[in-house]
Amino acid sequence: MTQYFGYTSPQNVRNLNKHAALDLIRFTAGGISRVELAHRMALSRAAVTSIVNDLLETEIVREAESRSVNSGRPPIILEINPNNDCVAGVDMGATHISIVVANYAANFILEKEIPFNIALGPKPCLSQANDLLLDVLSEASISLEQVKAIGVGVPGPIASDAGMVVAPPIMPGWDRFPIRATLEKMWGCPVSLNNDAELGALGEWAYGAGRGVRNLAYIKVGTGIGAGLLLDGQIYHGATGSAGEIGHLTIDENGPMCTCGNRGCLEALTGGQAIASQAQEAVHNGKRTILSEIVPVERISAQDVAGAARQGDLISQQILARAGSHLGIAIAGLVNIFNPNMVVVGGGVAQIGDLFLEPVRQAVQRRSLPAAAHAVRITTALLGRRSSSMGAVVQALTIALHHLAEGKEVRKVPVT
Amino acid sequence: MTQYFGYTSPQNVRNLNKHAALDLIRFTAGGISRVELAHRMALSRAAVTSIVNDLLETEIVREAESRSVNSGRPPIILEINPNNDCVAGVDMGATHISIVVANYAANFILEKEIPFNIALGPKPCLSQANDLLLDVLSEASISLEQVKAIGVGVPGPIASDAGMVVAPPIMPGWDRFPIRATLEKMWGCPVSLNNDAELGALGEWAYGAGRGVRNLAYIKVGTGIGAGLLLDGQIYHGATGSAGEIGHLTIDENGPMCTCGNRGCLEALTGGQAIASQAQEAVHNGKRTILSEIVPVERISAQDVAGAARQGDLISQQILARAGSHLGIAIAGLVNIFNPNMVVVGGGVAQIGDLFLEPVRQAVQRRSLPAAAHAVRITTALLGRRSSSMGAVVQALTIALHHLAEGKEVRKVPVT
DNA sequence: GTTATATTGTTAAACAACTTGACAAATTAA
DNA sequence: TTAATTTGTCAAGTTGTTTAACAATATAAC
Repeated sequence: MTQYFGYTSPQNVRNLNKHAALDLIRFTAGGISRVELAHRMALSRAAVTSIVNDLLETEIVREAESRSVNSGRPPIILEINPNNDCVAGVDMGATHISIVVANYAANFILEKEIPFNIALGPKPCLSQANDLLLDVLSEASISLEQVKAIGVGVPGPIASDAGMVVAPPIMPGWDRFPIRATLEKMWGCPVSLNNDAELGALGEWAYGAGRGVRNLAYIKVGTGIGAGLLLDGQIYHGATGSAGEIGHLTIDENGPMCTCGNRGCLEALTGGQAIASQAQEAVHNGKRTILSEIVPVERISAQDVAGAARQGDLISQQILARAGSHLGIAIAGLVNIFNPNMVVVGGGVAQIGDLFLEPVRQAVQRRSLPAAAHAVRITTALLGRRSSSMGAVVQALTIALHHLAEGKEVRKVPVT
Repeated sequence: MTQYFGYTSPQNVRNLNKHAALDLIRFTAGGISRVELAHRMALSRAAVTSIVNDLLETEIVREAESRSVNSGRPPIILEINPNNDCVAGVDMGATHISIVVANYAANFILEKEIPFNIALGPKPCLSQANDLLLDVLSEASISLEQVKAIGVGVPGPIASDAGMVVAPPIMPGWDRFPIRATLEKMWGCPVSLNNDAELGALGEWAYGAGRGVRNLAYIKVGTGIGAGLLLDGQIYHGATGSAGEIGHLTIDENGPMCTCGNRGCLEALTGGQAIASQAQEAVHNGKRTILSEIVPVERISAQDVAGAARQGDLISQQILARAGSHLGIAIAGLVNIFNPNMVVVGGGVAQIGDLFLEPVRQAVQRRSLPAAAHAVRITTALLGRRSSSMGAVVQALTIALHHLAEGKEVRKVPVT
């Protein structure tokens, strides 16, 4: 409400307004007219006309066909002009890397995902990322020069200004490695480095389950568990970029040991590894489950448990329900602290759907303040595995479009 | 970083900049010069001169004596002009109400605190608040007309726009009662209604332990336990005003029953009531403690435990250490989720100091992500019992000063 | 079909608030 | 004294808005 220390220099006013108009055009489903822009931006129609003319002249925006209304002159719908250039979103996970290429209108061009091991350290990983990008581009017959900006997500806390991860729990060898600088040199275009869960939140907010939601939390359940927070429509990083690290919340003081040295962390109860271990133990104890068909027992993975649960395997369903209930306790804490409008659960395990989500919802209903519990909707990610990479696309587009809008060249370095 | 949908209308630019300048003058300890303002606001010196001239003309700001520097013309220090008008901050707690009256420079004029029972409901409570205010004012020889704005804090989630509490856990009878409207009619001046923990955060940020800290959490430990969050220098309310409600975080699934129906909530382990009960039980079990001098046993309060601990009573120290350790688990969760620069612990129990704070720090060090734990400082409130009421003063001053800066009359209704 | 009505989008003049660059003011150091 | 340095002011120029009138384009009514 009261914002201390906000200020504006009039030089920037036009750029700020251009960005605002551009973002409203980008993120309003079905486009938006000048009058609606004027309304949403609290500016006069004349001012919007002038701003839009700038955007039309530089061909960032184009006019679509008019939409007919009840009476009066039909509004001209504005939309992003998808020219031949494009951007890319890279999501580096613990075990997979995926790349999405999209045009300026955020229309999906091509996607590719391959196995990956982030523990190999920055040099081999970044070189693998480069190979995959070149691979995708060649398949889509796009040259690297046409890619004007690239968003990158990694599973660690980011020092945004520095473009590196600092003290990451699960990225051995990456601490303070200059990721952004390396990639910008490699690809010759601006790179935005972000936390993968934050990108997931952004992706779901822009094109997924949480379109336009003010306060959104995205929970990424995979090998690790992390949350991305969108507060008042902005990514919230925290003091050192490690906001939303819910994986090591204490859920049960007397629970199983966690890799971090404490007992009963969320990750030790609900993480992919924990689910797999619980299943292996169940088989070992001779419980009746179709998982016992998998040999050796050590190969049973969280995916297998999810698959078995979907086929009606009771033991698997029980394991997932308990995991969901533990996750629910953590989310209940998040809801009490952060009071979001929506929690989007993404990542591998979340694909299972209500079987996993229902215990989460129950725990939140029970353990959160009624007002907060009532206000929050809990859903699965609409973009599925693509939440984070689409978030990376959003960031890349933000760079590319806003540079264009300010009349700057986007690409800094020509690729040799 | 990327702020979507931000926009500026040039009409407001001047007012925005006036507010920004005013806030920098208000909250910079020791005042600030025009050049420094220009630097912090990213404006030219000429623009700042013009803005400051406006503020000088309306007598909101005045020039203090120059500060001598190494070489060059010494800067003229600007400060808020404390004229004869004033504002008030009201903190309604569960068991006490306190009122602070301050001039425009936020200089303390008078304070008063009396017992209070918020459970009596809005009408008697607000009338009692009125009595106390008139009492304080008459003692300071100030007329109600001289009070230009009043900030009010209550221990419940606030719907800011509506000026009421919604579904409060500990304010029976207050749900959706039009608090702000009632008070504005009663006092004839603008009233700002806020959550008490949020005000505590604001107070400590403005004049206390957390001056200028970007991401600050204030923990109020009293009858209930609540947190106020200041993110990027702004109060964070959440979707329904119930952000920071950490009192019912689950700390121990198998812990003691809580009034909310769940087990092992923070409040059931660390709240004033919980501390008192544990002490009573210790005495009942015949433990050696000076608390046993208090009869009947049921009269032992958290304050007594704190007093005994300070006098070296071992049992009391143990009880408080355990409470601190449980609070530490909750704060560790908060630190993992919000990654603040500072956590300020306030409220009655916190006055004990390190005896209580050290276990908190230890728990946070153990249970938070190293990067986050390293970034956060944990301290007691510098303003002591006055954190919230000074936060209320900040809000009142924001209203009064900003109205003045915009050339509006502050008082809306003349008092009959 | 024409006319009335409603709404969107554009244009030109007026206005507000900034920047730039030159200059005045006030101090310390040489 | 003079030079150097920094703060603060002034006038001209620039930018980006608002206002208010007007043009454009549809539906609905007659």
